[in-house]
Amino acid sequence: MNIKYAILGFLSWRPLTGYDLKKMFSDSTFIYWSGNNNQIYKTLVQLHRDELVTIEVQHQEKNPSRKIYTITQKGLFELRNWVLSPPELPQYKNSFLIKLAWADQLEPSELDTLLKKYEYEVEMQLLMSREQKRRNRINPARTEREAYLWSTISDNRIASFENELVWVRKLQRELGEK
Amino acid sequence: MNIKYAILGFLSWRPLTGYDLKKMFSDSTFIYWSGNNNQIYKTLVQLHRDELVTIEVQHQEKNPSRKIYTITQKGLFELRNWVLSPPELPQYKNSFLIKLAWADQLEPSELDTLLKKYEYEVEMQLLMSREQKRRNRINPARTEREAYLWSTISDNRIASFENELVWVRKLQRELGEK
DNA sequence: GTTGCCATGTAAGGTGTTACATGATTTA
DNA sequence: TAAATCATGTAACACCTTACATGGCAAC
Repeated sequence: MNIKYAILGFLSWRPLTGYDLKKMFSDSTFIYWSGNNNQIYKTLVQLHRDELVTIEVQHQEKNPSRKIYTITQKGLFELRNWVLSPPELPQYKNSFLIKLAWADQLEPSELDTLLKKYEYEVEMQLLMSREQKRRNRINPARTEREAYLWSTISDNRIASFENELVWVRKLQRELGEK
Repeated sequence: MNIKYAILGFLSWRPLTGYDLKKMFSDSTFIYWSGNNNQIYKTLVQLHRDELVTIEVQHQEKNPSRKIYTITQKGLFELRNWVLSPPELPQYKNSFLIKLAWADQLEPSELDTLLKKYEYEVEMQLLMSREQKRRNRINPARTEREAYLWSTISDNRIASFENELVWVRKLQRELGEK
């Protein structure tokens, strides 16, 4: 359950509302997220139940009331423990590979078109990732080391897409030679 | 729903039972799979309902009856259409990146330990991927092109882990320099 | 005698996505 | 006048994992 810790992480910077968190998730690239708030509000209820956050309700005149969530000592402790817990391996889910596995039924031109489409999609994502790093919308940078860590997280995404691009181009080249 | 098409793909080679499919999934690296059969049997029921496969029950003396699934023309058509449908981007889910994002609270030695553990895990996966490619347990190779495609699928996994390893080693080196 | 193979499945729960619902204010 | 912003949430469903359940036979 990663969203739980991502929320605790953001709250470790400062108190936030569900709506704030929603924006932070959509602004951050490294947290894969559908764009919906369902999970956020649900998780916040759960975090409150587990006493990892406190809630303060702030009434407003012009806008709906806001629920401001603040992380507790227990929450900070839980976050730290999670960060120190054994790292898991990345999950590379790529349905394109499954397509390729049964792509020998295609004509050479059809396969070529498929590969070109994939190459294009990956290229676009790479450009987007680079642009997002440049814009650098969310960056805590409370210390030099933290700024460096966040920069490296962006680099990881960029490197993954670059790697994928190299792979698909090699595939195209080698298929062309046959 | 990838498992559906992976099943159709395997059935496009030859008729198989749920149990056969289970083994093929656990032998194949490129289809991320929990190791459980729940989804397989469920999906087979669905495929039969949609007339993409037919069932033949074979009674046996010494072992339980087997349900042999054969792909239909409709199933082959569905598979081909899916292969030709627009490719999706890979999903890089990596909870380690989320840990890193809030790792500035750690002591240098704690962070170093964390990175070393991650490096080790990735290294092991890389070795396993290479070994699995070498063993080459499932390989249709009905044509030279198909053999090449399957080889490339293995390479994709290997390249991803190599790429991750380069990334984490650079991170360690640069943190050490600070 | 325990493990693994053959072969089928069910139950429950976690995780994530899509879509729906409300309603005032501000901006283009 | 349409859209975006602020701000909360619910309902339904899709997908995936963990664990449970049965039972004979063969191999070590």
